[in-house]
Amino acid sequence: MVQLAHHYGSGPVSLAGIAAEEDLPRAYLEQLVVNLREAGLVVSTRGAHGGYELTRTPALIPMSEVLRALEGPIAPMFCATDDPEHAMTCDRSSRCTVNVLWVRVRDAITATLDSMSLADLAPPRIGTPDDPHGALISQ
Amino acid sequence: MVQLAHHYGSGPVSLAGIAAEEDLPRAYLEQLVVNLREAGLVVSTRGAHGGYELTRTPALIPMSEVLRALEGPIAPMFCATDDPEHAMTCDRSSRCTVNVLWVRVRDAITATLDSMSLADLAPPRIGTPDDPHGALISQ
DNA sequence: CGATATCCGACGAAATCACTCGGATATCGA
DNA sequence: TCGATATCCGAGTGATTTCGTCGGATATCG
Repeated sequence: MVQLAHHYGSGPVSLAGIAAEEDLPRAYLEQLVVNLREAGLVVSTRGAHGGYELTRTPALIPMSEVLRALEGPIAPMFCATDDPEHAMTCDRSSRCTVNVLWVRVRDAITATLDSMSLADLAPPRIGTPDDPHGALISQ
Repeated sequence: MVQLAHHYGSGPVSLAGIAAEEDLPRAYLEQLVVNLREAGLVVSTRGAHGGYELTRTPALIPMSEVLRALEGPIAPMFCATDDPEHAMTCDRSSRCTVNVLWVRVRDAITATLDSMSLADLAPPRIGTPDDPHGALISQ
């Protein structure tokens, strides 16, 4: 995502290119990007000179959204999940007093994740003054 | 630890008792308590009528300490660990811009964990007015 | 002495993580 | 039209971690 942010506005970037830049296996990135696409963070164009690009400018992509796409709902414990759809209450919930702790931890995590955007992690590269979004500053 | 907090001040509690109250295997608790003892949160007395008890009143036991004892250093990522001893810097650290995010997440977690004590999770049981620590309120 | 405990080390099943592999499908440039 | 370049898709794998189990040694109390 940091790589995609760097190339934002310059057309699609292939996974092969990102794999080379980040020294990660291309086949693995392929798997990850499925989730990003389904989350609407990324669009793909198939065929030669295809690849992926962000659907929004990096400053408008909170890291909470990226993490949820890649790692699932934010939940330090299964009984304190972010996602109301998959909310779980364990069989211990009646006597359990620890849940409040996990909820507070979760809220602290989501708050910091909400407070940072992809732009915060993708500093404008020096030597590329043609980047139209390098000057964007989030929050 | 919540169970030990409940019984704080009334002598040692056996793992068999806690296992019954929490519906957890005793042999498993045995394994966990080793770490608590090594962290100095708990002392043991061997033999009949032995067991474990907290070394401090629950209000003076921050949950950060409990979690560190049970789960190791607080680190949402291996490159953002709590423990200066085991600080790791990955081979990607030169180009990696994501580390700051994990550090902020970690700090948010430790802050909330520091702000809660064991007493916050072990509400005084009603019907036990002889509990000398029921009135203690942390933070 | 025997019941009740903690101590200790090793072992095991299941889930998750970080991948790999093989191939089908779409698109572009020549 | 053809071939190179990409994404798409489903299945499988090896290492590690998590949540336990098991067997037995040691200490203490009544």
